[in-house]
Amino acid sequence: MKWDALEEEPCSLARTVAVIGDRWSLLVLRECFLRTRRFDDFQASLGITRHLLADRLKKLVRFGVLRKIPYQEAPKRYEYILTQKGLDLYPIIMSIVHWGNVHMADSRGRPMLHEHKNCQKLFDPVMVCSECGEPLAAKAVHVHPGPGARPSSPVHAKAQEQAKGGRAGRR
Amino acid sequence: MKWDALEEEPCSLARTVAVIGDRWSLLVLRECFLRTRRFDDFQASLGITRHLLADRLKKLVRFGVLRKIPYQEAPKRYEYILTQKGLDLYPIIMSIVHWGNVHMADSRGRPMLHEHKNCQKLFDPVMVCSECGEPLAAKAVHVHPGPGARPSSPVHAKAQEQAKGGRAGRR
DNA sequence: CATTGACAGTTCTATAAAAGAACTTATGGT
DNA sequence: ACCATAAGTTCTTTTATAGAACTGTCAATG
Repeated sequence: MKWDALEEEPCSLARTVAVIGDRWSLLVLRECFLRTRRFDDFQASLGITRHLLADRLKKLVRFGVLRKIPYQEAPKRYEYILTQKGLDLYPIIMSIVHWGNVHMADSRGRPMLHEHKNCQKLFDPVMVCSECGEPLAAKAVHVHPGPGARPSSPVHAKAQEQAKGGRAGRR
Repeated sequence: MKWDALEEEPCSLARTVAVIGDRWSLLVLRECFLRTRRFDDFQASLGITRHLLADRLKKLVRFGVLRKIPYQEAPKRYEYILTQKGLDLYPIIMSIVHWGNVHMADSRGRPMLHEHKNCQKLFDPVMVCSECGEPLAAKAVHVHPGPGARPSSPVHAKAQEQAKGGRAGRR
């Protein structure tokens, strides 16, 4: 499967993975949220090759997650800053960090702590239901096809056509 | 940077990316949350090559996100099911799906809708502060080094050593 | 009893992506 | 003139992925 094919999938997860689902994009975005804005600063703090960094920044700009803002003429230089679309990735970043805190921390404890300016306490992110405010668990959620669904498969209809038999009604 | 190096980083995001930060792992996990459990079912619904699927499942088992449960002897066959560690990835999955719903949906609308069994309403996931319950925004969060932090760099100390100058106090 | 099919992989080869290092371009300072 | 800064680009080598075919084990079928 090509990256481009992922964008076309009738699945919001696949489409988002097309944007952030590679080794580096999420790390680049973490740096963005830590106020890194310039090419060499990304490069130095991530250790990413310059080639790939250029490529990833271009991709994130193309998807409207980052914007290039000129900060000097002659020679023209840009800073990469998060758009609103990019800022909206914050829950993804935070939930990833939180999972790592809980399940991947070593004996020394968490690498970082987060303080909520509103209440001035150290906190963890919690995912709740927009309607009733209760914390969400996988088992309490029921999935329905929406208007953008594809009849047969949520992901890879071509693969299901090819799969002999097709096991209808599996979900 | 090798995948193994990512696991060792003093950063919860990098460590989590070592587990789920590739093209396929998140899609495999989506299938897990949609109750897919068997090799050929993953293969058919994702269109992933069998080679890579075997590799990704092995990796997810190694990290304790999935468990192999035998469902028949002779020939020995296993189902892949989520462990608690795997179930805890749900907020990540949901926040990714939600971002895709908001920012990557085409004109036809969302591919999927989510119903909360507790309140029986269609909902969106919202990330809130564990302490005060308010929705979280990037700008309202302050980051502190935690006990597991590395003095100089949160990510790639080697890269910063190499970066002549080192730009102390950048964050 | 030979055949077909299900299932869970493994083994190939060809192509694409990433790592690693050096090079380019434009400019400003010493 | 020489060095530094910044933001890339251009190489070569190594690694990962795509795509297809193959293997092994059993169960059901003709």
